[in-house]
Amino acid sequence: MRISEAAAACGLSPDTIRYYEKSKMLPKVHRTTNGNRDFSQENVEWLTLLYWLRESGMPLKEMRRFTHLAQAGPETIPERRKILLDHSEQLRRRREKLDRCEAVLAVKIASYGAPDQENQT
Amino acid sequence: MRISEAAAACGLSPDTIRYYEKSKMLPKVHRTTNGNRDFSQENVEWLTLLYWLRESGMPLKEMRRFTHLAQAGPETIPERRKILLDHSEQLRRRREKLDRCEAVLAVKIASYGAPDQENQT
DNA sequence: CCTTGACTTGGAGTTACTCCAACCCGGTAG
DNA sequence: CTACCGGGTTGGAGTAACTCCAAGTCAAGG
Repeated sequence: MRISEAAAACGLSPDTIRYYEKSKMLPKVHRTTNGNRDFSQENVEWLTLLYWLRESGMPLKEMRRFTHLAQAGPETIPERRKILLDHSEQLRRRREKLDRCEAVLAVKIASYGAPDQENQT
Repeated sequence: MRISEAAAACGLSPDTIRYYEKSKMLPKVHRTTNGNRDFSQENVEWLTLLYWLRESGMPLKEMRRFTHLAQAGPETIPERRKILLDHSEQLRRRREKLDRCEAVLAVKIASYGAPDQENQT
């Protein structure tokens, strides 16, 4: 599978995939004779997981740690689970922040008055 | 009011306040005789609004536009309201993304098996 | 008078990309 | 056979939004 296809399949851009490889977050990816990357189905699944971790705001540093654990074998599963659980907690907090922002924004919008009528502050 | 106090009051860091000033997102801030910034209550209120806009993920570019409109006078209120309404819509979308991330993450965590027991993938 | 603590500026460093120039390689069209 | 196209490759520069730091100034306290 070429990089553009892998990109379409996992949700990351080709540039980002190359960047993740440079950043040691991928296992060795096979190359064709002319030097092009050739992604396996397994590779694509890993990229998809990375896509979701990143999408959910995990910093690359943490993703790198997660990657190294995953490469170390199944005995690191408890640690990996912990990372994901902690990360879930982060998401919960981000949601709370989002709620607060929405509330503040609503107040500000209200202070500008009702739609299409000129009034107030 | 000194920069550290203003920072404490609005939620931004002193460095960020200076950066926002450089980036033309503050009106001219008064200086004391020795050159230190001296923030008014009005300044702090504006900084607080900037804090919330930024916190909710508005890019500086957009904040700059909003700032310029605000400085132009009350006739720009409809446009400013539009910016905030559009931004609310962004927040709604971010929330949806957050929901999807949480779901994916939950599936992955579940795939590692129940807490404190070693099993599965 | 010296130190402490808060401020000042300009500039370098950081994160996570994103874009670009310059190049190679395989396949078709003329 | 050569010309060109659409992929791929690398290294490196650019971006956003800070964040940190060095080097300097200034006012107040002991």
